[in-house]
Amino acid sequence: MSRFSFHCLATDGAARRGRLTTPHGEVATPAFMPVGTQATVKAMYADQVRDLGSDVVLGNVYHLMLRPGAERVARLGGLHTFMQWPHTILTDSGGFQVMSLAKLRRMSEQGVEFQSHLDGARYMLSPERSVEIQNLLGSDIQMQLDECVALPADEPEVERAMQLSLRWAERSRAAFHDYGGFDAGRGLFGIVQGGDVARLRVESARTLSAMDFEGYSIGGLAVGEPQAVMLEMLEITNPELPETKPRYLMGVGTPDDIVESVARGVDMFDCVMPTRAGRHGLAFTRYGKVNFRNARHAEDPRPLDAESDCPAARDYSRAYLHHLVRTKETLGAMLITWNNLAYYQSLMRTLRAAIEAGTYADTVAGLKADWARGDIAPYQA
RNA sequence: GGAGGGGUGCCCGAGUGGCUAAAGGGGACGGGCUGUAAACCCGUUGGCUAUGCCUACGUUGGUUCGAAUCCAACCCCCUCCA
Repeated sequence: MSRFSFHCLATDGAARRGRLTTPHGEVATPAFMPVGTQATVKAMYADQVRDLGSDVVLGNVYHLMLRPGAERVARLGGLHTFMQWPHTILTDSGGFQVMSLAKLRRMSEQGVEFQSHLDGARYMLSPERSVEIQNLLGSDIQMQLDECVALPADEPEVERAMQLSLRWAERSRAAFHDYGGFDAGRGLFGIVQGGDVARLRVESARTLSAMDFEGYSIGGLAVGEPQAVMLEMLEITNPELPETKPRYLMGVGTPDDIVESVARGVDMFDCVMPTRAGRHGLAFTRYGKVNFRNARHAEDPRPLDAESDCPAARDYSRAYLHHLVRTKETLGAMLITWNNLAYYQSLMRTLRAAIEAGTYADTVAGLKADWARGDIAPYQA
C-alpha cells in the first residue's frame, strides 16, 4: 500500500502535469473526478467509469451517513468494496450541503445540525464526525468540514464563514490523526474559502498552508459569481498554496471552466455537470453542447460523434438518442452520461498531453475554436 | 323506442351567470443545470393591422346589461331498460 503523495511532472506556464498517489492507486493530473454522491456515479457502471479513464470518484459524507450509514459501510468492508470501485475515492465532508441544504441546517461553532431531507431526523455533523465518517468509509482523499457560502454574499458573512472554516480545518487535522487517516496513508485537504474577496482568499490560503495538509481545495467558487471572478480568485489563491501539494477546485465545472482553471494551476476537478446534464439530455462534445431534447434531432440518422471512441457517441443515431430522451427512457440517461464522461476524460487527456508538450495555450485555443464552431451542420435528408 | 349521463383549447380534464382566451395534467417548442434533496427545474403554447380587437367551450336560436355556465330544438357519444 502506498501513502498519499503528489509529484509535479511537468509545467507549462502555471499549468501543472502531475501524479498523485493514494492507497488505492495513482491519479494523473490534471484530473476530472466524476461525482458519485451516493456510492454510485448515476447511470454508470463502475467499470465503465474506470474504462473512460477516471482515476478517482467522489462520495459524500452527508448522503452516505444518512443512507446506508457510515458504520454499516465500514462493516461491509468500506466504500471501495461496497461500490465495486477499487481505485481512489475522494469524499466531500458535507460542507457543500451547508449551502445546498441551507433551509435544513443550523450552524454553530461545534458543527452543523442537519435535518435529514429524507425523514426530518436531526444529525449533528462536526468537523471531527465528518473526518471519522470519511475514515469509516475508507476514503483516500478527505475534505475538512467547511462552510460554503453562496454568492453574492456580504463580506462580513463571507469572512465569518471563512474564519469558521479555518477553525474547523485545525480540528479536522487533529481528528484525521485520531481516526487513523494519516497512519493509513490517506490525505486530508484543507479548503480555501473567502468568496469573491481577494483579501480573504489570501488569508485563508496562507493560514491553511501553514497547517500542512496533504492537499488544498478551493471551495466556494462557481456558486453564483461570473466566471471571470472565479478565475481571478484562482489567480490570487494558487500562488499562496504550496507548490508541492495538489490543488483541487471543488465543484467545477464546464469544459471551459476546466481549461481556464488548469491554466491557472489547478490539478483536480469534480462536477455533476456531465452526469446530471447527461441525465437531462444534454451532451458535451468536442464541438460544444448538443441538446437532445430539441426537435432537430428527430430524424437525424448520424451518430453524435463518429470519431469518438465511446460507443454512445459513435454507434447510436442522434434520432435514437433523441427518442430515448423524449420518452424518458433510462437508456437515454445512461448513454448521454456515458458520452459526457468520455468527453470530459478525453479532454483531460488532451490537457495533460498539452502540458507535457508545452503547447497548452495553442491546444486550448484549438479546443475553444471547436466549441465555438458549434454542433455539426443540420441533417439534410 | 324508453330512462339517465355526457360533448371545453393539439389530447385528457376543471369550470355551472361577470374576476374566463378558460384551472390542472399531458403533448409540443425552447431554456437552464457547476464539492447532486435534480432521470430535475423554468418559460411559451388560438389569431391579428396588438395598452385593443377578432375567433373559441357540439350546432342553431333564445333569456340577460353580461352566457362555456340558464332555456329550447337539433346532431353526435356512453350506460341501462325494451
